[in-house]
Amino acid sequence: METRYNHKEIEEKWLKNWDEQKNFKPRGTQCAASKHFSVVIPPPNVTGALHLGHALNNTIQDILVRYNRKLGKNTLWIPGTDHAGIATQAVVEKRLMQEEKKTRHDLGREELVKRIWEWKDEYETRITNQLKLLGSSCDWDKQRFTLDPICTKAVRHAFFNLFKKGLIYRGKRLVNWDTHLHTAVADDEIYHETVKGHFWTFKYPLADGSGYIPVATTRPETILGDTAVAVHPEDERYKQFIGKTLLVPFVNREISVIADDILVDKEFGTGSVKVTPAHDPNDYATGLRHKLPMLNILNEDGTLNENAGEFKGLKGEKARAAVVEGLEKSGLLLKVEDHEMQVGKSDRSKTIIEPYLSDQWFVKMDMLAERAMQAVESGEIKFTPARYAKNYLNWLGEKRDWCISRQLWWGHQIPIWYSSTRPNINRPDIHYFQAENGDWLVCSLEEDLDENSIEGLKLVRDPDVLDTWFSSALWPHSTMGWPGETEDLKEFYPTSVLVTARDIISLWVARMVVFSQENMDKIPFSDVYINPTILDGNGRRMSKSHGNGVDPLDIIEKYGADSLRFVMCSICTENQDARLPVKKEKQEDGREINISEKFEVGRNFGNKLWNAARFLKPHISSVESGELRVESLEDKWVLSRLNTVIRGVRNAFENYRFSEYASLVYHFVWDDLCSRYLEIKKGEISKESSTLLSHSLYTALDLLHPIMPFITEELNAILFPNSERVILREWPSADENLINAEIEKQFEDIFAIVEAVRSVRGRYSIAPSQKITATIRTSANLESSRNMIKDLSGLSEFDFGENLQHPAFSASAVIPGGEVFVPLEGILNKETEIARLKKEIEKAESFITSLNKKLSNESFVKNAPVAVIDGERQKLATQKDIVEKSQAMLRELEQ
RNA sequence: GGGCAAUUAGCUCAGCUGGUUCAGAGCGUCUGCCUUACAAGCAGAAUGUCAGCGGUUCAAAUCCGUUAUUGCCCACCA
Repeated sequence: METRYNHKEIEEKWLKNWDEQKNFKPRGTQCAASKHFSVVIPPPNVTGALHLGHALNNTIQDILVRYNRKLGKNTLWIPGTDHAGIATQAVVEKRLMQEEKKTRHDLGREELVKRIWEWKDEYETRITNQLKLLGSSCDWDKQRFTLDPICTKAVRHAFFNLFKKGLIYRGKRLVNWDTHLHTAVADDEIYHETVKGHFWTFKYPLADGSGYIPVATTRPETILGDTAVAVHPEDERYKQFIGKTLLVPFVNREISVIADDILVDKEFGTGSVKVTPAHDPNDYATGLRHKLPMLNILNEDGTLNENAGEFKGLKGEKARAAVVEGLEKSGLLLKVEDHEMQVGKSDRSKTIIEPYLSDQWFVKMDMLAERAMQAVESGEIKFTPARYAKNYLNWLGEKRDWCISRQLWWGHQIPIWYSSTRPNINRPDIHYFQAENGDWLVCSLEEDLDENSIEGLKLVRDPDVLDTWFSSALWPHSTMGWPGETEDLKEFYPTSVLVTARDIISLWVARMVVFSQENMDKIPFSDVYINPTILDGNGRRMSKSHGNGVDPLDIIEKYGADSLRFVMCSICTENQDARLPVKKEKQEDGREINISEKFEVGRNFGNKLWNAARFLKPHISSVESGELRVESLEDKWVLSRLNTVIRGVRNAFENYRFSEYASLVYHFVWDDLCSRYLEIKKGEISKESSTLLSHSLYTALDLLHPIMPFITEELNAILFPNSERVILREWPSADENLINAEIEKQFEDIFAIVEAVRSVRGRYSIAPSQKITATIRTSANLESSRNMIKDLSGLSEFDFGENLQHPAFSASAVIPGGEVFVPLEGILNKETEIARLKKEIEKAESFITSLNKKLSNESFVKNAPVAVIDGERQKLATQKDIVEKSQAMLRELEQ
């Protein structure tokens, strides 16, 4: 074995081996545990490669999957990717523009979609590769894509069923329009920016020429789409105008003054509001209340249309400037003020969102949301950390209808065909409705209809596609073959746990519950674990769109997959964020990769384990024989520790406390096993005496496997070649009888002697090679631990006894129930000792003061539990002992 | 504006049911070691008004209120 763990070849070797042995596939229903364990991956978008946030998410899933596989459950993890509608189309269109100076219209729908498929193939391959190198034990034969035939079938069935039930409807609604991508975008695909704008006040002239109403606006170009001006019904200034007619400047359309106490705040601005129902959400609502005309003044690309008269063809700022100029020229402009406002921008195109009236498809959410809320309120679905349930409930509680249509080319095309005449057909797989505008909407379950598919009709397909979350919402059951009645659904549905990020709780988690209840009549998972968000060194969320993503393959290359996984696991605490500063490093071949000191812990730990195994290898004893030689205190101690850790790990898993799991195993291996037990056994190791050491390491490999699958499998193959592979063999269970607090305490007390001597060594810089002696004043019998104490503290010999005189010129240290003296004639420095003793005394005395204060407090003695009071008294005695002994030493030294 | 969190050592973070076994870990720093598993290591050491203020309690890093700063989610006024 090499002195250092070299991850590269070993990772390759085991990826191949596990794959060949089909270890990632379910073991079948005949396996030991009756329960199944299944997970579906939150499908990464094919917009780009994965970053460390995904690595975290998938590490946690893999840890759970490997753990449960070792528990003997029939285990399945389904991998896959998401077509991510608008996001993917946007990146491909962007590249098309950059590289070929072409728009999608230059290519046409078919060609663009072809290009996106090519992009998807490239990134799906990359993502899959990333996941594999991370060690993700997915069943790769079941890999899905939200746009593949299996998922497509599920989408068609889900849509058809909802349509038939009347839960999907079409209507004209005000949507967030991306004028660059020519599509509606969801509320949650918009971010808001504060910009410095203006607040223009102008005259709204009365039609009869008798005067005007002053109206203020931040968006003067929308004047052209005004269909009313609203005032507060109780505003004395404007009461007289209610019902009167105004003329829209420039276009001279007649509109009326309405009274509305919802829209209008008397105190704000001029107290009068222009109403543009087709281009503002509040005005839209007002329009509905007053049955106002909805006048659209925009084209799809955001330019003003023919309704804008002379301004037709202008867009955005230009349109605004022109309108302002026009107002000024005609003497209508009263005032311009600076005004800060929020502007909505599209996540995808970064351009300003225009509220826009168009035909869209919606899912009616009220009933569906209610049921999904129930599942969480009743505890049927449990969030970890629990606080995220609130997130879910708040959002669903709004019960807002879900706009599912997107004016894109990449996605599931809506399975609706329009007909102007009423269909006369009776087929179970075809359903139709009459829309608000009189059209007939024909929905087909599986067959793609063409123009003449149904006799007597001229059919035209809706060009829109579905919101990408529509297919994502089906993911847990679509991946398992719904609507088919598949074996997978029977065995693995519902899934066991969903591991995901908190920012998609509403977008995705909630909708999966909704669709699963609707389609399967079951919840899709009972547990939701929300993993922390990875931030970069500046505290910004790591994401593809921020461009601050770090490729996990960089980290794997530099530190190994196990190190990456170990650190990811350690990061998962109850907290919601984890900062991960990275820096660049140039490689020998000239490439630059991201590295981070954070991962050294994992690498060092792997190396530690590797070297422990390397040391043990010549002395290894077979673990299969089962005979453990448990003789000494340290043997009992290490067994107790081992079983404590096994129990702790189980508990950590049950509560999704991943960092606790990592920390438990880390400290067991490094501190208990390596620094202590192995050091104790080192001197006398043999095949006969190593049974317990072998057993402990063997078990540690099991405990560590979910976090560090590669190195554990490799070490197992080296040390225990006849054993079953770690990935499949049984998870260790704790033997409570071997957990012994008394033994652990005894051991710690003796170890305190070792530490006391070492501390003296440190104080006087005594080289480890220099043997020293000690006198230990204690009532304990140290005979059976003599060798251990000598070896670990570098003593050539020591005396112990209850009433020993301490040697002259000795440094001292207080230990539980006694004192350690190290004679250091010629080395001892009185000043050093005196200073140390004084400090020790000072510390103990301040402690004593606080303990005394507490114990002399009557209410404390009266109210605190007896155990606590006894504990405090015990502490007081210990501290008094320290002071007493230290002062005795001090007196001698000062003589 | 509503909600959720965070603030603990120079850095990144633990600290679950309140009680000096709770003030910790890793990195970094300092001292001494190439001790025949490991220098990616070993041994020792230093470092904190647990953000501020107030409250509850016999007892607060921990519970409550409040202020400040930071992050995220949701909703947004012409």
